[in-house]
Formats: sequence, structure tokens, C-alpha cells
Amino acid sequence: MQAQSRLGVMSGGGGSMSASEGEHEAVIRELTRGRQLTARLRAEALRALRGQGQAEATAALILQEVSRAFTVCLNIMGSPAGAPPPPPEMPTGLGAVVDAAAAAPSLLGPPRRSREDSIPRQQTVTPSPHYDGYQWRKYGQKRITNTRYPRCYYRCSFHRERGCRATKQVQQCSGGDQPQYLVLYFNDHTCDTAAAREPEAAATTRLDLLPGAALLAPRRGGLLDERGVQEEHERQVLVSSLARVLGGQHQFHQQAPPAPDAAAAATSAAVAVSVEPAPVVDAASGMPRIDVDVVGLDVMDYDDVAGELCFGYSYGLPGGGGLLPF
DNA sequence: GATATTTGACCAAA
DNA sequence: TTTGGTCAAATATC
Repeated sequence: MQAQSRLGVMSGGGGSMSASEGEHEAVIRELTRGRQLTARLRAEALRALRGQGQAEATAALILQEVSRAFTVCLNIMGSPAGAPPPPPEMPTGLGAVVDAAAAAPSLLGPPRRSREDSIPRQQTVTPSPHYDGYQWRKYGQKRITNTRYPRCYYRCSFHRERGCRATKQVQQCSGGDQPQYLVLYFNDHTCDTAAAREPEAAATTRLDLLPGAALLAPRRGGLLDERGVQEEHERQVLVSSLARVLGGQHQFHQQAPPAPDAAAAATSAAVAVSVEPAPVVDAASGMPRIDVDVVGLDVMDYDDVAGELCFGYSYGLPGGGGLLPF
């Protein structure tokens, strides 16, 4: 992680780092506060969405992931506050980032070969393995011994064009109505597709970073559409839920009437949230003030945070998450 | 015709 | 020898 190495430089180098240590403590303090606020927000959101089925579940999952992201950051920062990470609940709508080295053997059967490239950089368990912000091309499928489902091999679509070495493996790890997939990521993206698309995404809204936002029309509509139906539905619920949580239920409904298609729905939701005013800056500290009105869910100043978190995708994926949906 | 997916074969690590 | 990862021809789709 870039933050880790950067902070490592900041905090290393002996005892003359009082300024950096102060920054370090400030970061830990803010992360801790963020996690506490997320917990409060989660409680309020769940109360507001009680009885709303999937919306409630999605909101719970999102905020759980946000909370987990704070915990991960606290762990990276070496804070005792991040010591006991919350046990991962089974995800239902978003990828749950888990420790790859710890979890891979049990789910994948025999241990992987110890080639350098074979060490996964990231691992997630998700019902939507195709939406992770990058474009992938399948190049193989293999039945793995002692596993029920075959493993699919994908490489970055820019493998040839730009020599990108990023690959991923997708393997179903549970069946049922909501199958879960274990996704392993190998090598970093060198295609820089995220950076290349950033202006385009920024021109819309930051919520376009949502996994699966239709920034790139698929070349082959049939297969992709079919595979994306469930994920499209998840996105609609996700966007709707988050917009309600962030902007207030009434506001969202007024500003974002039902869209004819999911992409438009996502865009509408994004626009509804993006019109929030700039964060209020605290006069004393010069820092953006985070005022959480848990009654009215006034989280305007949380907008930047939510966009940055991108529901864990900024943390969980190689390159900090990308902008090109599958 | 161009591009993506499927699938059996091949190769290399253990 | 077994197993996992990749290649490449065949096939499918637009």
C-alpha cells in the first residue's frame, strides 16, 4: 500500500520526527473518530431503513465495509485501536476484502506454488466478481482438485496493448441463490487505465466510482448484459441506499426519479449527491469539519469521505480501485 | 471481419 | 507424477 510505505518513511528515521509523529497521531485520531462516526451512522441508517429488505441489508453492508476500511487503516498505522478487526460477516452485495495469505489455502485447496507471481496481492469474496473497476479478459478455466467449482483465469484487457501484467482468478466458493466467488488478484496494473479515465469520471461525479457504473459500454452486449443483470440490480439498490443514507431519503426521491435504465439511475443518484456544497472548514483547526447530525443524517461533510472510500474499493484493489467496469 | 470466450493441450513447479 | 497456470485453436457473438 502506498499509504503504508509513505507513512513508514514519515515515522521512520529516528527521534527527530516529532512533527511526523504528531501527524501520525492526528491520523490515528481522525481514523478512530471516523470509525466511531461510521458506527453511529450505521445504527441510524439501519433504524431509518428498518423493514426495507435489501436496502437495509445493503446499507448495513456498505457501512460495515466503511468501518472495516477505517480499521484496516488503523492497523496499517499501528494503532492499538485497530488491533481487533471485526470478524468478517458473509458479504451479500459487495466484495469483502480479506487477508489473502491467510484465507487462500483453506478456500483453494492445495497450497499455491511459491512462484513470486503466484502470491496474490489481494483477495476478495464477492457475489459480483466481475465488477472491480478494471477490464478483464478470460484466458482459461481449470477444474481444481478437491474443489467443487472450476477456477477461471482472467488477465487485464490491456495485457497485450500496454503490457499490463495484472491477472485475477475467480472461483465460486459457495452455491445457492447468492453464490459467492473468491477473487484473487495478481500483479499490479501497469496499464494505468484508472488514471487515463479519471478526467472522464471526474466530469460526472465521484459516485461514478461505484463498482459497475457504466463508464464503458461493453463490446459484446449479450454475455455481459446477462451476467450483469444481478449486479446491475445490486448497484441500483446500493446507489439508492447510499443516496438515502447520505442525502436523506426525501431529497433523493425528489431529485432522482426512477430512471429508465440502471446506468441512468446510477448517474441520477450520483448527481443528486454531487450537488452537495463544499465541506465546512473549521475556523480553529483549518480542517474540514465533520458534523454528523444523526437525526437528519446530515452528512454533507462526509461526502468526500464517502467518495474516497468508494465502499472499500479504494482500499481493496490493486491500484486503489479503478474506473473501468468489466 | 473483429473480438471475446471456451476448452484441450502443453509446460513447469512441487 | 500430479497439479496448477498459460497457450492457442476452435467457436461464438456482434
